[in-house]
Amino acid sequence: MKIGIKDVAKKAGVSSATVSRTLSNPELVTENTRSKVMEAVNATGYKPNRFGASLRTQKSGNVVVVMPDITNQVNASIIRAIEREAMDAGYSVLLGDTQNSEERERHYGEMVLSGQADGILVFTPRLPFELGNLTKLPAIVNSCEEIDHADVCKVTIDNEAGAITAVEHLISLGHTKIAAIKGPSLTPSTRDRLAGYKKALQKADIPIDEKYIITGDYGVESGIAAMEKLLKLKSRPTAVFCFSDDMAIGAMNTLRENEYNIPQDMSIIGFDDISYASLMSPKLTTIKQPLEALGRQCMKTLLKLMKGQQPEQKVMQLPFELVVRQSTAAPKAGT
Amino acid sequence: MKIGIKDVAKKAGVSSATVSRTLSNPELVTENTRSKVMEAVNATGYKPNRFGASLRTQKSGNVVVVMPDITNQVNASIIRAIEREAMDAGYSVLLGDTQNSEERERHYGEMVLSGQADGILVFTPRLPFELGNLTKLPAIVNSCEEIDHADVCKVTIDNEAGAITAVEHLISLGHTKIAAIKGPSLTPSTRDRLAGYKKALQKADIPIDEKYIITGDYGVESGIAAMEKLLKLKSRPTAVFCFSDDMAIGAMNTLRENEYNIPQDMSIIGFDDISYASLMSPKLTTIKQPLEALGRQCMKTLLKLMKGQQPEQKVMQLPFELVVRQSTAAPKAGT
DNA sequence: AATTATTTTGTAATCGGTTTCATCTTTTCA
DNA sequence: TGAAAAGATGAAACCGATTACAAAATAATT
Repeated sequence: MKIGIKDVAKKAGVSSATVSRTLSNPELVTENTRSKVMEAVNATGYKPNRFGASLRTQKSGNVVVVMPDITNQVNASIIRAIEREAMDAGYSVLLGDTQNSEERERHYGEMVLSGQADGILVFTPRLPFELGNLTKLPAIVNSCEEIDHADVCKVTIDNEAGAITAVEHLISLGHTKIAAIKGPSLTPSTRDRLAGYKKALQKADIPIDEKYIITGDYGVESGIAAMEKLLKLKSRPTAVFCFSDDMAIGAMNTLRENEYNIPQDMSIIGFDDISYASLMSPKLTTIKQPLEALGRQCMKTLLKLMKGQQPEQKVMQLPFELVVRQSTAAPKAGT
Repeated sequence: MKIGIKDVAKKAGVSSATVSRTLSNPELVTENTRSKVMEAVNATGYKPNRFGASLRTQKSGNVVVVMPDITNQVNASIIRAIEREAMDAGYSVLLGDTQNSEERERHYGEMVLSGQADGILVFTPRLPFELGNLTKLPAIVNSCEEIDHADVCKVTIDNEAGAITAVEHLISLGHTKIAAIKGPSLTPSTRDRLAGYKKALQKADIPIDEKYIITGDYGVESGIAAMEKLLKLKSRPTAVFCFSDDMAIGAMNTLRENEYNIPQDMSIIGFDDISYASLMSPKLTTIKQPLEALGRQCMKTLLKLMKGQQPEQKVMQLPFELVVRQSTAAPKAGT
């Protein structure tokens, strides 16, 4: 039989109010009664029912995380950091793997509207709910894919600058025939990285060749396919900037299958620095995203929002880093 | 201002009971009133408060997933399948990344005791709560690492048979100097795979050399370190069975650093078949775990348990599969 | 010692749904 | 047509905590 606060109160010879106070505001209770209560709590093994409390306090103690694919290393690393921060702050995290389905996004978005969660972390480029009836935004933090809404707090890296850094690295090695394997056109991260790619080329007076720009979906398979397309070109690039490590890994795979040597025949640079990047052969040069820090900062910002405070800045940018490994080198002489 | 069921009832000109019925048991309500209610629901944008309902029904609609590391591809794939099944069944999943901390395990374990979740999926080898005061077990399903408790439902693969298959593959290629990079000694999966390793060797009359058995922790780094140890041996193995793909990837890394050719100089076989296994160079031969199916089946079993039914079998084993790729071959002549 | 201020505790209202039970309608069937 | 059965609806109890408010106990002040 399930024991409730009443049972504990009876056992301790106090009212349920006192039990509640002992558990959530011990300082309001006499040392003496407190110990009586705690004894009863331990004896009965009482665990407060969250719903009773949540109903009264209007706080769920939950946050939702909306991600397109938890299987993705980038997302997994971020959510791990989130979970840790959340637990430390006394929150539980509801996992929303949306598989890019808008319906699923809305499903999880509703949770925060219906009070099932106190805040929401969104890693997709859309708001997961209508703001139609909303008088004010719920506690929401956005990362990875920028949501087009000025009032939403964002934790990101400077994607354009990251791309510029990547391409300039290639240029500094002597490459001029630099292709890009980008993500889906409508994702903000791709938009910004593509802008960076073009800016870096322009700055170096390298003409932009649209045939060198292939669209993928950030996944391995699309990297494989994209590289196959690039290899069919009459004038092949000597270096490729991939907008994700997964696509870079796919691209390298295609290169290996076709007996190209990396980086001698073609340089590859990725983006993200997932853990497998340094385990490839050759080890992948890439732009490192601070995944842990991203996750932590997202949760910290959300925590602040849930306390009713506003963070100092609506948009917070964390530093990225160029990690040079083995997959990039100067182009072969004469290409 | 937050709108509740009363507001909707007023607007629709019915009682709150009718609104509730319309939403959760439409068949109890007249077509006519139903449409009146739905109209009011849509007009107000009413979202039922979960806690009110949960409090009354004693159902949270949540399940907890307790995993040692969500960053791990194996876990990520499984939880993804779980989330999908859960959502389809109307449940939300609470993520518990425990980082091998028993304290964190208990934290999440309590959720199911306190009613914050209706069921729990455990991927660690321990029960995440005391069964002291419990009259009966909560709805719990266990996978990946076997919990030592007869009444807990388990969804697994046959780890021993998997290991036997792996080692016999190596033996069939002509290897006799077969090392093992195993997981932590106290994990049941390692215990079973190690037993399989030994059985396969014994069956082929190959003596077991304890120096050939190195302990890792299933992670990449430990695979790197383990292979370094193996390379220091006077009589080096010609093949290594790694108890996880991650350790295999680490081991291959060490081999490459030391300019060994895989599989010519040494064959490597992994376990799991994570997505990166086929992206390594050479592509990793491995024992494929049906990760998706494992996740789905776990959730299905839990669903049954939460409905108060018992699954046909306490232990359900799913089929594994040997996937031969490029990292295994016959040993070089004369070694 | 009497009065006032402060601290502790208890009573009861409250959060927002669901569900039992009674009542009122409608349908079925003799 | 009338009685019985079935169906739809509403009133109110209920789930289990928190907390405003009142009352009681204790401490402080004069």
